Amino acid sequence: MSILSAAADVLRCFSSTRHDVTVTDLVTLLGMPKSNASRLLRAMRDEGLLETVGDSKRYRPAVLLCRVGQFYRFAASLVDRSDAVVRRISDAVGHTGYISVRRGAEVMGVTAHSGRHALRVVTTIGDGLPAFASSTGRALLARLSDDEVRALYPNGLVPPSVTAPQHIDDLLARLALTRREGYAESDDEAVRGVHAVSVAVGDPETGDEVALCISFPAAIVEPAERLAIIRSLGEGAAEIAALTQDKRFYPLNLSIAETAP
Amino acid sequence: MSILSAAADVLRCFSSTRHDVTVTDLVTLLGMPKSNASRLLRAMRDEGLLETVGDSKRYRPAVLLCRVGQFYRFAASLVDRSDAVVRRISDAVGHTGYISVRRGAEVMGVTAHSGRHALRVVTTIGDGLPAFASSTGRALLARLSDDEVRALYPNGLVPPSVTAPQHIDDLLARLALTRREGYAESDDEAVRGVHAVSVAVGDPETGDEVALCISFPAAIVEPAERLAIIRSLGEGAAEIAALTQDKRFYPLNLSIAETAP
DNA sequence: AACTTGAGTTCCATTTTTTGGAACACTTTC
DNA sequence: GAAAGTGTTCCAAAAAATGGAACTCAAGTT
Repeated sequence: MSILSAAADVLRCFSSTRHDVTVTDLVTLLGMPKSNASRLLRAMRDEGLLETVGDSKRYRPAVLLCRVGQFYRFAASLVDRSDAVVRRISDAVGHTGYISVRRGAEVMGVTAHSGRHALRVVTTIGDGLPAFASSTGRALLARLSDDEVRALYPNGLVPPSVTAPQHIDDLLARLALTRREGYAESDDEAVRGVHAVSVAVGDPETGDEVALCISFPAAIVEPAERLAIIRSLGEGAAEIAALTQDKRFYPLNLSIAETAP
Repeated sequence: MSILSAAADVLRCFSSTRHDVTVTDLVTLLGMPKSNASRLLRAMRDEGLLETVGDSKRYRPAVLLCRVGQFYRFAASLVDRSDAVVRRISDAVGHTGYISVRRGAEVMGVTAHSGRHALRVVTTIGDGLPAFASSTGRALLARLSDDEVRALYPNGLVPPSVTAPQHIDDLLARLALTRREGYAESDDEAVRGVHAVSVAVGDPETGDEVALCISFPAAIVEPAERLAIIRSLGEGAAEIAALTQDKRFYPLNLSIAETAP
């Protein structure tokens, strides 16, 4: 096994709750021998992948990674464009907005803009979430065919809450609705009291796909505001879809019932 | 030489003008054999460090790096706090703001907020700049002793423009001024027509130091606005310095001449 | 249709790293 | 000052990386 995979494992140890690691952390988290952990961290520091915090024994990601991470957004210019849209909406409505990408059956936040309200949703960037049980995930899954979705879940679903889809068929029904209406919605699924609406858009040129999401406390948002948010998201995404000539984009199609409050 | 250093070299190939690389790019940029380049890129992709663009032969940084890069900002919470201050000021005045860190004799941007004005400064994040010839760099260098600064430049300066410090003594004089006034300023140094003001702040806990900078076209900013920007930066940084108990912080000390327009 | 060029991949024996157990050092804590 | 916790160094065995050359594949070009 190459040292590269060990290094990648180290990077995966970082999370929203673990901003730096020590030799012992690696031993417990990855089960590697102390000697390897010690040398690996030092090597990664020497190569500029990690840096030590002050002159302690704690290691954290180095500027190089911060820098390269930024380039990801530009390389995937879809991310950058979508981020601009979400940020604009987030600023306008004061609720938290973020964009996510799907990797297999997981979705993870790539950028986030915190809301201004006293009661706001705080997203943890970089931590993976089950795609089927989040609005961002379903917005992205809706771009796949039913067969492709089934193939993603050979062993069925393990729903994290009662409001999440409970079976594959349940999920497929919700994806069908998402395609019809052009947006996905979640309520109380991953986090209690949190409501989220998402739309997805892709770039056929690069094969990238992202979900744009606005997330807010269910309690403080009126039906009219919710609709306005959905509309902003849909319009922003539609512009991007036009730009990238995304053929699989599902445009907003608010049903009569919803548009007349 | 470890494969890790080769991998780090690959990451260093990315820049604001190169968002993805190919096997041949590595051959020319790093002078490595084609076979190695091919295997290295594949290995890095398999480990989740890179991803291919669509299904082409182009490789770009993967989400993992984007994710870990974000954590850098939180690990170095000084960066995050300073970024919030700069963003607030940037939003308020409409000019580009960014925060930078120093690594040896170079400074590089870590986060940036683009201005709103038609004529705005566009910063390239992640590309290194000579510290002595930029306001961010001098704000950071001012935190060192004269001896430490001299040690950074054993072979003297290579000024990139006539407005940059031309000799070590020239630089030290400007650093002395920076310490006295609490901010650094550059005009026409790295980029023609661009003016920048910076203040630096550190966190003794972690040893981190960052520069907060607002950058604008010299032509369109009145003396009063410039002063207001300097004041905002100084105050924002002072709050952070108080929080981190930064002993080396140089508070704002606008001379009489400047405060009375 | 055959030829050339450019880009990327695979093969293989040789060289170089990596591995992990154990001994060693250094700090805290009791 | 012993004990526990944490990180570093050493070593021979095991595994991975190296680079030259042969190979594949796709686009042009004659």
